[in-house]
Amino acid sequence: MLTTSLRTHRAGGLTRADVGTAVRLGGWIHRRRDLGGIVFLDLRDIDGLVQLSCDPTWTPSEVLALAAGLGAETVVLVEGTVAARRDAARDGATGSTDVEVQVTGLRVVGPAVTPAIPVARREGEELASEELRMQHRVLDLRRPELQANIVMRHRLLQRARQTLSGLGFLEIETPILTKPTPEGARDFLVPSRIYAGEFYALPQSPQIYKQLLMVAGFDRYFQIARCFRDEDLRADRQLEFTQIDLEASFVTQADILPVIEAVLHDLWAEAGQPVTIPFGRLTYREAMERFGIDKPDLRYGFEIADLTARVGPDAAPFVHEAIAAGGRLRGIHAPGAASASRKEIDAMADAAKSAGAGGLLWAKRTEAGWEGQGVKAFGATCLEALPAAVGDLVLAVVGRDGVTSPALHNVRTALTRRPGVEPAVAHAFTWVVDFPLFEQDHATGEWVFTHHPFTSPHPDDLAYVESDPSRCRALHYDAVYNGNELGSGSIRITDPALQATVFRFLGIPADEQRRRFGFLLDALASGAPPHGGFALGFDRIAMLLAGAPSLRDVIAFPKTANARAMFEGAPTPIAERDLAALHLATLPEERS
RNA sequence: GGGGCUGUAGCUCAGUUGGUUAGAGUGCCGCACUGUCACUGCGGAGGUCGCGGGUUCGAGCCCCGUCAGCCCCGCCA
Repeated sequence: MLTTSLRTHRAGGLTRADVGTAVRLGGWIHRRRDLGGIVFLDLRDIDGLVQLSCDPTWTPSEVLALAAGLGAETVVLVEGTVAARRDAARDGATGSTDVEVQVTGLRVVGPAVTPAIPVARREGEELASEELRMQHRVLDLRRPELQANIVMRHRLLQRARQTLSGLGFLEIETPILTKPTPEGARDFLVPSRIYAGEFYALPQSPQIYKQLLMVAGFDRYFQIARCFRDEDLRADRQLEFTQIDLEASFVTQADILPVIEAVLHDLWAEAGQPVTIPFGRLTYREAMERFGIDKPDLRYGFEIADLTARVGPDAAPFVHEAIAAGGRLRGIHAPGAASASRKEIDAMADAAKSAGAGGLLWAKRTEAGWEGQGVKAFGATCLEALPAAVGDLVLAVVGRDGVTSPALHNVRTALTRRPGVEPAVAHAFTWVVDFPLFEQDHATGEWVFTHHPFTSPHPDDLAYVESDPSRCRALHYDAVYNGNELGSGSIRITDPALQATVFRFLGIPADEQRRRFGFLLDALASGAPPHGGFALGFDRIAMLLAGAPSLRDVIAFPKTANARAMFEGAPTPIAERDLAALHLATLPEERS
């Protein structure tokens, strides 16, 4: 009677409106409750759960016997009639709380061994360890939470496509097998079978291709682009990841930002979290000055202030020395934070030191006056000049900006995480603009590009590219949300001479420029429209909107922190003859 | 490349100062139960204490190494 032809309903989608209708359902046994004479089964599919009720009144005895023996995760095909429940479900996990299916027919179409990790959990039951969940990824993906994340990811992707297509952007695919670019991150390399000793690279981003598309005349491009970087992983970083990548011609920064705002607005709306646009803006310099970082979390206050001008002669000698050496005394005034324990403050001091600070100065304003380790260091002149109330805490670091900024960022982050500290708003978007074009490598002192070498210098700073690189701003902009960088973009260099100048400044000689980027330079010389674009880190956005702690929760088959695919088992050694076919068999054994 | 945390039954965990036969909950198997929904009750099976070495009369526990997972630094234009 029951066949394996497509089911005609989804278990979790049944409602009171379906009462009385005959249905055929397919799904997984989520839980079984056996009461002897009758058997209840929760049937699960991607829409949720519905209770199957097997009762001798309507269920043939052989079907009842079969139902009584079913184990979790067995796939069954069910026929029955939708009926109102005698009592509404008390289990909130059940999707259809007020209807059940009275089973008349049942067939096992996918027997299942006892699951290695539980899919159906009892209330309050812990998840299996992540290691096991990664090993048994298919079972883990059956969890309603993960299914919801993957469904949301789909909706976000479709919404992004809809929004950009509606704005006139064309979705164009670019190659996965590309030319290695030794810049930036480490490339994944793919050996060529046909050309011994030659390699393709997987794209770190479609950056150059999308610029070529602009030169080719495609005005407005976007792509949901898979990108690959052979670097160490983090909770928010995978080897391969997805960007919403776009580029447009005859535009300025003022044209690009509203497009990204529209996309982000729609993505947040799709996730049921309406946000207002346009976003505010900070210059890079402001962000570093007020928050110590280029991706500030603007949900909170605790801004950094420059206390240098308040330092009086009674401050400690080391403070004066640090200022005389070109440093500044910068600090955070935290209202009401004098309640912080010594342990908490020590943890903040450790956070500051881990960023390179020599120490953290702190003072609490009490009824009796200023107290704390930093009172002498600040000096009374400085402290009395602060507009602090009783119960406030002042934390400060003295030194060069390169030290005080990251240190105070860490301190600020610790302050925002104190119990009882609530964000002023739920969604704090901001643009950060006017990034520096170059920065100095900490170790070598060499100038390197802050983002990528195709970013246009700010037109007002063109003269400084070679004469005073630290002063040269870029037409580069980041989208920041609650302290997370969602993506970045820039107006690109379209003058091949300027592009060559930038390459030369970065120490890439002319012949190497030709070898590596000749195809780009030639394209720019063949009639290039002014263009610029943006790339949004889609996985991270999906993670944030799903409220997930890790990218692994919004990617169907992610890699572990050690870059392994635990479920399918990759990477894996390959046979000698396969290596030989790729001209790799004679390479030395050792790999570092 | 570096630092930290974790690893005991299918799963989640406890395991005292190094000391008898390594426990609990849940899942699994069996029996009972005609409206459960974290069902309930009774019974049962289930262990390479990640792996290797060492110390010791004796190691789940101490030491060394190693593997795996997670977090962080470096790295990630």
